[in-house]
Amino acid sequence: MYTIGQLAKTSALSRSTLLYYDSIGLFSPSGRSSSNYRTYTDADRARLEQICTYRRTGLSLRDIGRIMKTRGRQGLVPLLEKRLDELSREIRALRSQQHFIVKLFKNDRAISRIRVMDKGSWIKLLETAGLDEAARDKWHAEFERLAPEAHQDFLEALGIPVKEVALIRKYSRGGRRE
Amino acid sequence: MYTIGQLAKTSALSRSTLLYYDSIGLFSPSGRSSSNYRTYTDADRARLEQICTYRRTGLSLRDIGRIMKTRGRQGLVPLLEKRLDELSREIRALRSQQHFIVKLFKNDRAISRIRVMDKGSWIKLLETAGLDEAARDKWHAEFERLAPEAHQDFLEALGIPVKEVALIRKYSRGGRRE
DNA sequence: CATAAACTATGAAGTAGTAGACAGGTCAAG
DNA sequence: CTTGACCTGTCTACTACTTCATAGTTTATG
Repeated sequence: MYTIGQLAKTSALSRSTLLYYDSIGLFSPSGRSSSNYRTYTDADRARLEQICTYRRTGLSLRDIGRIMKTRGRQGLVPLLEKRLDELSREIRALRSQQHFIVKLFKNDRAISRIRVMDKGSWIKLLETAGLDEAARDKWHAEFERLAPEAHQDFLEALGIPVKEVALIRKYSRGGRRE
Repeated sequence: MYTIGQLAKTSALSRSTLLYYDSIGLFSPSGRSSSNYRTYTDADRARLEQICTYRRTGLSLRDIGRIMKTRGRQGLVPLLEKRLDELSREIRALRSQQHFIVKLFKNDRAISRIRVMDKGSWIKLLETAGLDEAARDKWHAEFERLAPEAHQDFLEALGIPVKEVALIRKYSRGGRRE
């Protein structure tokens, strides 16, 4: 049996958060003491750990609540797949902010060190390591075959415009260069 | 002279957003019509475009407000540098969610295709392209020299634990492989 | 056994940025 | 002059919490 403070300390969540989870019906204590204090059992703890696991995926509390209510975790997989898509979009958005800031800096004053890789720096890197253009083409082709989505993400992460990304990928799949 | 609806349509911001910007004092119309409607001028439009530019960097509205109030954009550069740091942290957090989901999937059922690259897939890719271990070492060393922060980000993006990242980078800087 | 420290409860309000509800104003057509 | 379409202003809700205020309870100390 734990009070809310004890549970907070051992679960790396704040007391406020536990109160909030109770208030929205996501995670309520299984009982109350004579003085109306919330009392949590070990079974509650296990439930909370499940919730924390799902939280590490970035699922919304609402979705987590839905999963916890159904037994057998039915519907979990599609939710996680949706979350993966969301994550790609979110990361892409942040990447584009990075590149935009770097561009602003460039117009202003030469930025001393490279914080964010772009296409030019990347190619230079591969060349230094000994990959010529033919080898790079092969690398793209293999990337595209192995993990098309990750290939797309990677190219966009270099700040390459969407249209050019499409061209590169098409070529990687065996199309003719433009 | 524009009304709020006209400005919204031509600025790719919603009416709600313009109303909110007015309510927090970030972007207010320069006048009101006889019927108390907000009236915006072309000068207002220019101001709004500035705001949109800063928004594309992900700066908070509060920070944007501060920048707009000072002329000469004094203090902009440190704010953007802070934002770059924030962006790295945010992207790192999202990527750790990605890797966590992929790990969950792996325990559950074999995921058919690779959406998120990990260390193993990456090495395989470089090998296929013709980079042996020595060449990869050289590649790391060059990456570290050219853009240490980006190198760190990249390694973490592959889901490599922070400690191992530190080791790789140390070795890249000329340390001995233990 | 009294007192203080440290806990607990509830409720309200704040955060960022947007979406939507609602009541009322404006304008053209009939 | 009225109808309807479209506009406007203000206010509320949302996420996932945190912070604060106020009041009651338990625990440790002297």
